[in-house]
Amino acid sequence: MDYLEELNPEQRKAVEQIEGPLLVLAGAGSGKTRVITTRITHLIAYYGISPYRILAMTFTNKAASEMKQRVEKVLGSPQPDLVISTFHSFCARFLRREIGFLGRERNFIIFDTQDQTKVLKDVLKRLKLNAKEYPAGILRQKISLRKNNMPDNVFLDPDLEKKIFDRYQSELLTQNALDFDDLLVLTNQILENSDECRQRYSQRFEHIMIDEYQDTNRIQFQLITQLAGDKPNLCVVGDEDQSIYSWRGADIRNILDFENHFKDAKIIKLEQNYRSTQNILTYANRVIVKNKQRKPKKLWTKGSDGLPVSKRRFPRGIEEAESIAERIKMSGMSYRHIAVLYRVNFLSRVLEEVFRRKRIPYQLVGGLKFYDRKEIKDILSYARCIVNTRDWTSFSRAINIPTRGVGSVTLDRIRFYYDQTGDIQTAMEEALSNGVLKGRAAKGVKSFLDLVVRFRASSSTKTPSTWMNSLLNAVEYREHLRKEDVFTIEKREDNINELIESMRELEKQGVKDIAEFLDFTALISDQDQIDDSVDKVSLMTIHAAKGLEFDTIFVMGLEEGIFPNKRALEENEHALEEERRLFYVAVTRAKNTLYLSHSKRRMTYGSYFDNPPSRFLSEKSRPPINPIQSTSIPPKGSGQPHQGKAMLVGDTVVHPVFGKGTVLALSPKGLDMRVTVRFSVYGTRVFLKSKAPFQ
DNA sequence: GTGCTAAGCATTTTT
DNA sequence: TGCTTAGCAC
Repeated sequence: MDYLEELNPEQRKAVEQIEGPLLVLAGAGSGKTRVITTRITHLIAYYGISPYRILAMTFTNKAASEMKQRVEKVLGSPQPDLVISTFHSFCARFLRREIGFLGRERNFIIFDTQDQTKVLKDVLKRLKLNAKEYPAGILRQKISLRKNNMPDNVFLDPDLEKKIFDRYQSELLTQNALDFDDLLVLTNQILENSDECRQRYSQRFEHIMIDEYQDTNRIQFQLITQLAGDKPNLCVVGDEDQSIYSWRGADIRNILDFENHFKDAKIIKLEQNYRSTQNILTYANRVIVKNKQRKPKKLWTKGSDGLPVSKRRFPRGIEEAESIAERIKMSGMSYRHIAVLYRVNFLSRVLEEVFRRKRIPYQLVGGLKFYDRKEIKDILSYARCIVNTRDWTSFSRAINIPTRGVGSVTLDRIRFYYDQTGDIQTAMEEALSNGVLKGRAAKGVKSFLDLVVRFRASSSTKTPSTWMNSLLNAVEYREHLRKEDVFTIEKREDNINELIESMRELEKQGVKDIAEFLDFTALISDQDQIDDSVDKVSLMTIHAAKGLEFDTIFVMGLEEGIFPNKRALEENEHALEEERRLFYVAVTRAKNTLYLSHSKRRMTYGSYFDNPPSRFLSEKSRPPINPIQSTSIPPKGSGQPHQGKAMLVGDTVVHPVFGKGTVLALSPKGLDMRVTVRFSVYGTRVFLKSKAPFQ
């Protein structure tokens, strides 16, 4: 039981409290992952509970597989029966087995946002509604809110809204497709309505653990309740200060009402932080204390004060990005230990431009997903409509790639038969035998039909990767790419090879059929795509950084309108607190060094706009400045330049961005010193001595 | 049915 | 600024 020795008393309590409902309020960096993994280990190793009876839910597949690896490492053996999974993956697997309860077929396809949009546009067209007046994006949101029983403040004629919703839903049913929300909703429905099924699962999972509990929504809560059964051995771990997904239905009441809902619930607070320096924690505490909707909590550490938090202002986004790049280069740290965070995805563009120019290797987390790339989507749409011949959405994409002479008119004709049969294969057959298709179109449809028939037959006899590879050859997809675009061909071919490679990888992990692989491609998250093996700086939104930590964190674009985000603030009166929690999450990702920055002018839609600095930068008292900092040893791995040296008027200093300059004046400012420097190119500038990166 | 050009729209956050 | 879509010529 060596593994218990590594825990502090509170953590240990959480691990040893194995019966009944337990709420662990775990502050940022307080070792909650360790608590969950150790708890699982303890259940198996000490109490001899079968891994088959344990279920743990996490937020990303990456977190799930890391947890599993940790457990396996401590136990010293692989644990194939232990289920650690995301909610969505768990539900997908559940439904692959149990969807028969709803009278539906098991070979359903999971529709992502793009597919949903396509279905909605089709629905609008058939209801003869103008797509401009009813933007698919907003409708998608409304549908999601509806499925989650959430309030909706966008007004639409209720009858019309219901009509659109019903059409959308029946279209998904016809196509045998589920959207992300359906995965949770239908799983919940089955558990609720089938006593037999619910008992089977709640009896199996004697011990349930939920990570990032503050970001679970109402449906997830119901799901947990059903699975936990009458005598819940349920351990949830979360931090209301890090709740950043209320717009997606995350319901803070799940945490706040836990004690009321589960009688005799125990509560354990973890406040000791193992991640960040005291300066960073002090800053974080001062940020979050402004929020009213929270339980009092204060992070502390036994570690050193570390460096003060740096705040900097730049004329434009370019200078901001260049300064970040210079600091990264100067620090001499491994790139993999550094991340740049921002509120909105479009801010990554400046960074990418500058990093590429300065030859700083980076990986963009989020944005366009690997499986969302055009060439990958093309191939997957083939596979999808072959696996599930009711998938019209994928069929209508696949049939004319490469061009087979099938355009919108031909597609409409096939759709006529699809509406009667609900199956693309029979629809094609009937369209052909009834002679409504002629010439090139008929030939094209015939060849596609043959392809579907042939590959349906071989889908069960070949491994997914070999099946996919021969599919690629059969449609001559690589040749098609070569014709389409000479400039991007290399990258696209690489991506296709990577797709096959990722299938082989999953086969090794036990994925044996294509449907399962397709689930994987739909449910992959941004974080899942982070490659830890390469030495690159990570660029991502703060949402994507949830649960991660880095030695050095840059938070950029701290400007009113961007962060806090204008659109978010328009939503409701609680939005500002959520933005502040988001800022808190950003700050607490940093282990050693934290840089905050904003720019006066920001390029948006191709032209410049002026934004005042974010209120988050000024609404708290001064950042902590440690008076004895010049003699304290900087934490390992941080690359902060020397700051304690005496500086005199007339000295020459070198600034990473502005270059060589001469010190014109020095004046005290609080505990710090104001330094005026004249640069040959950039003119005269004023710095705070403790924060200026002079060499 | 395909392919080109110009206009117009986009930026909250994601499984 | 950069991407998608509508409209038009072939």
